[in-house]
Amino acid sequence: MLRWLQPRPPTTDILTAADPAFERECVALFSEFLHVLGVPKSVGAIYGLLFASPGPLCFADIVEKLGVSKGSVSQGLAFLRQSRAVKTVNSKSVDGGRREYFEPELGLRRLASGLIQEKIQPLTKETRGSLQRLREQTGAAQGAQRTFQLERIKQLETWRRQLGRVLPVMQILLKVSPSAHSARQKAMAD
Amino acid sequence: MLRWLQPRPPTTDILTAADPAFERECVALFSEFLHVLGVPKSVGAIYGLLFASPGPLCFADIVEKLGVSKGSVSQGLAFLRQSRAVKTVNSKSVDGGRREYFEPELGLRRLASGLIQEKIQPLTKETRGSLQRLREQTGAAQGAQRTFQLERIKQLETWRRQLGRVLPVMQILLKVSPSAHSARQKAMAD
DNA sequence: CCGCTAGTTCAAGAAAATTTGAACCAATGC
DNA sequence: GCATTGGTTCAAATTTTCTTGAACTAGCGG
Repeated sequence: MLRWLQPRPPTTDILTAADPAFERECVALFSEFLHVLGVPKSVGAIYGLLFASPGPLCFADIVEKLGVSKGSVSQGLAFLRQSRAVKTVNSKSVDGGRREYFEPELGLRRLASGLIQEKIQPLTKETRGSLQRLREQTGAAQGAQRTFQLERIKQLETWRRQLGRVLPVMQILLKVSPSAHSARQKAMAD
Repeated sequence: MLRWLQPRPPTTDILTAADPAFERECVALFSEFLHVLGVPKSVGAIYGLLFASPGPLCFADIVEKLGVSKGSVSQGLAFLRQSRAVKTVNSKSVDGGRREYFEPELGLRRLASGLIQEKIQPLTKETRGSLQRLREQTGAAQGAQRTFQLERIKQLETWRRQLGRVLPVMQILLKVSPSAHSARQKAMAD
């Protein structure tokens, strides 16, 4: 059935004989970790696999090593790409063909900002609408009730302001740490 | 069947005639918001209901107003209590009896720290084990492979350090702001 | 135009999380 | 003790979310 798992180009060059045990541990670690953050396990598994690999992997590699369906890998990679947790490597540089190769993003700052955007952004949008509706509703109330409702709406706005203040600071704090020696070509242009 | 929804003590005193529209909006807002953070919707609904209420509510009030089962309310309140998102009010002060009354915690700092502890704590525990196992695994590898794996493990440790640095700062930033001149900063658009 | 590889889409099935409700416990009052 | 209220527990039902796989699009030769 899986008629097209092309035996993965023999680039045993950079890809120094993958270590299955190391792969399994990384896959498990990221699956669980990201799952807690609300990301599907298979997505975490893909990231973990890439993290465990000394060289970039292609679509078929991932399908084979994780033993999940093409569909899942496709969707998982789409998510990871969108949230900038993986980078695509120029295909030409790895094999001559046209398939894409993937590498994990290792900068915590970029990872976090990508995930935050995926999760927080839609949330903020949703919230804005709710606040608007709340304000309109309040028009109908009167007296002590109205006072109370306005108070609560004010509270919501305070929270929003506070969150708006915190998120940017987080981004700064997560900037690649001053451990200079490990910061090789892993530049931090963001 | 629901033979025991005691008609809620007639404390129409503080509880200035609840506004169903306001309640609905708040319930919807918090359900959705907390859901994104990985908290069950019914839990968000309970918090939202309390947030919308001018006075504390008891178990039976919540069951009635939300129209969910006793079981859910019990579990939801357990979660909210544990993460310190609701406070229990001295029963005696509301009615003479022995039922508990609940109020929402409004300080963002406490809310956030509670939720973080619920989510991050188990995660850190899990992670520690994985890191340990990874390190052991690595003992078996050699040469370039070993070098690579040690590098990755170092990366994981860096991340852990960075996260450990960020979380406390977040707590501080979320400290309840004096609100005095906060009204000025209304320009938070995004 | 045909055949083949690389990858996406999406309805339907599988798995995981949440909700329910009945059984249960604990405190109070008679 | 026994009945009643306030609340918890947990297995089973339900809902939501994730995964699968077959059908499909697209690039590249020939």
